[in-house]
Amino acid sequence: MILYTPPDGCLSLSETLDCGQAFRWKPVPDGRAAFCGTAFGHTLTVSQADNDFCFDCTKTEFEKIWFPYFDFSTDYARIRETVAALHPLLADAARFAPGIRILRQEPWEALCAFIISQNNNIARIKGIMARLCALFGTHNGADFTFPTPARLAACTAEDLAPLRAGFRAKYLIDAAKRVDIGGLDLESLRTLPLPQAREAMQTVLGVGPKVAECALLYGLHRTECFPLDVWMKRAMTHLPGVKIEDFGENAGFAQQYIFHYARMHPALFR
DNA sequence: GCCCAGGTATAAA
DNA sequence: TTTATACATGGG
Repeated sequence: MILYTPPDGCLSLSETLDCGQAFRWKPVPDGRAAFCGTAFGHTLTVSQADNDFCFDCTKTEFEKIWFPYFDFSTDYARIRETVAALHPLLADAARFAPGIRILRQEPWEALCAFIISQNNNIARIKGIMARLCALFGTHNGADFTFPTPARLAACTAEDLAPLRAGFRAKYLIDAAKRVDIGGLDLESLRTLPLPQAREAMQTVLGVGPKVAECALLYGLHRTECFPLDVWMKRAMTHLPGVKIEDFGENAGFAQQYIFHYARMHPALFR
C-alpha cells in the first residue's frame, strides 16, 4: 500500500480516469471515490483520502508502473496556467476539471481504444473494450489484461463478432497484424518526428487523422498532438483567434481540458 | 422509435 | 481536391 500526493497538487481520479482518455477504469461500488483498473498487465485499486492518494500496490510496482502511468513527473499546475492564459474559455475549461492528467497508456491499447472510438459513444466504447479483454485477454488474478497484438492477429472478423464492434472489427485485426508482424513499431513512434509518426499510424486500416492523433497523444504521450473530434470542432468555433499552433507542446493537455468541458456543457457549444 | 456518437473508406463530383 | 454516403451498434 502506497500513499502518495502529487507534488503539483493536481489529481482527481474521476476527472482523470473518466474523461474520455481511458476506457477501462471502473468506480469501486462500495468504496468512496475509488477506481479499479488494469494497465501493463497490472491491476490497481486507487482511492483518495483528503490530499493523499492510496495506491494498493507495492513500492516497486508504484515506481515502475503507476508513477509513470499517472504522469506524476509532469507539473500540471504550470500546464494549466499556460493553457488558461490563452483564452478566457480555456481558463474556464482548465478550472472546470483541474484534476485532469494525461495518462501514459500502453501504445497498443490506446491505438485499439481509439480505433473503437470512431463514430461511437464513450459508454459503448467501454463495453467493447471490456468484452475485448474478457474474450481475448488473460486473467492476472484480479482482472483481464489487454489482449496482445499476436492474439488479435490470429483472429478473424467472425471471431470478434461477440465484441459487437461492428465495422471496427476488421480495423482491429489489421492493426494487430501490422503491429505483430507488419513492421509497425509503436515504441519507435515515441521519438519519430511527428509528421512521420502520424503517417506511420495511418498505415493501419481504419486509422485516419483523428485516431492517429489520439493514439499518439494517449499511447505515446506526444503532447503536441491535438485530436479534432466532433466536440473539439464545435469548441474551436468558440475560440476565435486561438490557433492550434499556439498550444505548442501543451496541445494535448489543452485539448483534454476543452474536450471534457465541452462534453459536460453541451449547451455552451451550440 | 429516433438521433447520434472522441471517423474513415470509398465513390462520386 | 473537395464533398457525399455507408458503415454496425446501442446509449440516451
